[in-house]
Amino acid sequence: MPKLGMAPIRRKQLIEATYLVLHRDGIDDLTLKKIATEAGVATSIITHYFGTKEALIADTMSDLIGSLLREVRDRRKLASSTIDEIVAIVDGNFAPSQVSPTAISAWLYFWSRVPYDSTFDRMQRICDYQLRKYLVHSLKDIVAREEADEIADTIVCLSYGFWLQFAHRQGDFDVVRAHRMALQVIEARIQMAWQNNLHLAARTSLAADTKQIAT
Amino acid sequence: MPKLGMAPIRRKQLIEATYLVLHRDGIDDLTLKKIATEAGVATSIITHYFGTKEALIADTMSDLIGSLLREVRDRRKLASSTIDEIVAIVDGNFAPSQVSPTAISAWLYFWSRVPYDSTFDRMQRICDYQLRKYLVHSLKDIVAREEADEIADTIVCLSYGFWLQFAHRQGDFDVVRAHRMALQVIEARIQMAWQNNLHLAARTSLAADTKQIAT
Amino acid sequence: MPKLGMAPIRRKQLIEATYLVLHRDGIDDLTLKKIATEAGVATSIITHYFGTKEALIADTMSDLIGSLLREVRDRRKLASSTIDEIVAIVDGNFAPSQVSPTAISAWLYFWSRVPYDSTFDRMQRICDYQLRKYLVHSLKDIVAREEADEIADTIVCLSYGFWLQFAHRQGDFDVVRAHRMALQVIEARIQMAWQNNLHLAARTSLAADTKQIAT
Amino acid sequence: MPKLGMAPIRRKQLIEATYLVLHRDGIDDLTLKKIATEAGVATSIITHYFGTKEALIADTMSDLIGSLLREVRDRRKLASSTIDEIVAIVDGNFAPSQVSPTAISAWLYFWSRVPYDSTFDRMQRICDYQLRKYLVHSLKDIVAREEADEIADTIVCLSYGFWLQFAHRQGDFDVVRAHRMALQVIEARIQMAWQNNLHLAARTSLAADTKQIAT
DNA sequence: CATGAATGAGAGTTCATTCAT
DNA sequence: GATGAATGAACTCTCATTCAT
Repeated sequence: MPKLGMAPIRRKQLIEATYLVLHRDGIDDLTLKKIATEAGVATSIITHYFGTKEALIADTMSDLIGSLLREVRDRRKLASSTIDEIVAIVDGNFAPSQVSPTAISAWLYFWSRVPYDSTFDRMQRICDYQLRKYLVHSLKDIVAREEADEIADTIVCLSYGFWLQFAHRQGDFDVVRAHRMALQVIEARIQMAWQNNLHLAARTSLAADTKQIAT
Repeated sequence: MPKLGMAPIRRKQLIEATYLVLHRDGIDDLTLKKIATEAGVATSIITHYFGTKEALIADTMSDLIGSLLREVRDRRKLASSTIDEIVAIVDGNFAPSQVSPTAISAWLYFWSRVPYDSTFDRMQRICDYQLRKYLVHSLKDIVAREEADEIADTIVCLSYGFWLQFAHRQGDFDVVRAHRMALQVIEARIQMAWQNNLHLAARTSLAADTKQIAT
Repeated sequence: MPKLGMAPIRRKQLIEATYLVLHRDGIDDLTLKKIATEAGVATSIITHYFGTKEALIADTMSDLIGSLLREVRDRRKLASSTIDEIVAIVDGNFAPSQVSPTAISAWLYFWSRVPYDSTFDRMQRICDYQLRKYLVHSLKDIVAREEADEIADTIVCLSYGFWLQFAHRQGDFDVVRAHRMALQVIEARIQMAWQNNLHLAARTSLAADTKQIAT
Repeated sequence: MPKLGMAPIRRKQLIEATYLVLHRDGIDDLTLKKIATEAGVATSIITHYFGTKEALIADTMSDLIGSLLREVRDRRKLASSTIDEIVAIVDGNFAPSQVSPTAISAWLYFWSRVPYDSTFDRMQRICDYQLRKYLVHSLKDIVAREEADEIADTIVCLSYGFWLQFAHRQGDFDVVRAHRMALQVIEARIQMAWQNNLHLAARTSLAADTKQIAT
């Protein structure tokens, strides 16, 4: 069956198998044999298309992060107001593709290796940077710059915390509730910023928008 | 020359070595040989005192979680008000023993295995349950029961998120700032709860206390 | 678009690539993939034209030995005296095609496998036999038959020794000096043979010729 | 059966097994499994005592070269004249421990890897240097310095050539004859040196000694 | 004629564990 | 109590070869 142009097909297939085995068997039972069996091919196919196990995993993680950033970017494009933009980012973080059990297991694996793998570290920095950039871009229209930074950090970390919790509680975890809780924190923090900073003008003009957050 | 009562000494010594190797060499280079070398003993000593590698790691994680709960419990005992109690819990989460690089690496390892190891899962449930119990116990004096649950969950998840971030950014991570940001979220969420729920009585009597949070 | 008569072109091309990879990467990194890459073709081309890796290597070695015997034969034809013939053989052994780094690496590989590969063993016997036959043919006009045999063996072995040395010292090896040293040994041995055997007739008539050797 | 102090025993045992497998199965069938089986132990024992396959082979080769130099050194100590010293070196090169089929196979392996393995290259340099040093030390009492160098090189290379021939022809190779032929070359070359250089004083006084060479 | 796809056998190496001392 | 000896299972990766296109 050697048809031409199998490379992209096999690569995708093997990345999917990696997600699956990672989720099913756990973090330190991720062997090439299992992945190959899952994909229905010989172990050496992996070497053939990826060179090393590391490369396959790196590509899988790259796929994961690319998917998150795409979810966020796509939603952001559709936003029609500053608040909508912020909500879009949070929505992206809670998109089905990111809170599926399989994706969450991959995130768990990814995070656990960031400090010991420079490739992962770089990916994580890029992801963090992108999310924060988007958030600060929107937040700085509503609150003071320093507040914007802190709120952005808070949102990013809160998302990570929810994901971690989801990874641990899986079926018992209520994604919708978590989503709502995240938005409430944002709303609360923005309001606090206003009270502290007396950004009266912004407060007046954006008061209506803010109400949208919890919906 | 058999020494009496070596067991507790050796066990502690090996657990400490486990923390160290885990932090230094990363999650999948945690070999018994390295741990033994680090502790200055023969590999078979580990089997002798712990039986299996799994048991040693489980004991290390148990030590980690015990240490967190102790930090929280100790601080809580000194609290003189409801708000103080909440702050005490957050303070416990950010105690030096929990945000040391070594401890953070252990947490990372622990989290990554929770879904695949029933012992770890049980430990994680206990830890989560304890923290939430403490938080809800205090929060329910200030806000409605459902709000208390949600705020407790928010605080726990936010802590996890900060830890994760700390694990990834290590030296670049500002623990003091994170600590402050966590308290601000709590303050903001409590105030929002008040506004939404018109718990006027509580609002009036506890208004002063709330001010303490950010200090 | 099938081209006619590609076989000899491809075969030569692949044999040259084999020499190159053998020299560059060493004896146990001689893989078909490397050879194919070096030749700029797909790996399966090798199987197509040679059947097996062994066959390719055997053909390469055959090429090597054929080249040595050709060098010797060509020079021998031009010789105008008995001594010239002997010198011609030694000259052939030190011909540029035989003492190039690439060729020397191939010889090294070849020798190391002679005892374990019957094809190589046969080739080596033929090569040895040919060189000795040529030498004895000339020597027996100057010295007694037993002496001729021994001197022929000495010359052959000394050449091998010099090649081996060249293979090991490469750039530091002085080919011209080695060449001269080989001729001196021959001259010395022939003189000794005369002294021992009192071949007075030969001694007288060939004395002048002998002087040529060292030039 | 884990007794203390097994290390030197096992190491020797594994080196011997390496010699054997190398000789029996040839140069590129030298697998750890075979060596371990030959030695009657598990494969992992090799890793346990040597770390890597490379280290085991390097130690084997070190043993080989050490043995040659010891043979030469021991014989040299017993020499009572300059000529005896030279003969002692040649005798060492043809000692049973060096011209046994097993040792010859090891030499063949060793030589074939010298250009691609810096450890082997270093060993080869040391061995060469030592042999030449001994030879020149003795030769310079009989002939001019430049002649001494050239004759030493000739002897070393001739020995290598004979060994190579022995490796290829094994049972058909007459070691005693080769030994004699080597000594004849030395005698012939020394006499030639005298004739060329008119070292009359030395010639007279050492003439008797020289006669010993061929015995 | 030429190729990429695919494989399976086997390589070296790692490692948790058992056991006699 | 403590150790070094020893093992076997499992890992990743390499590579010559076959085959459909």
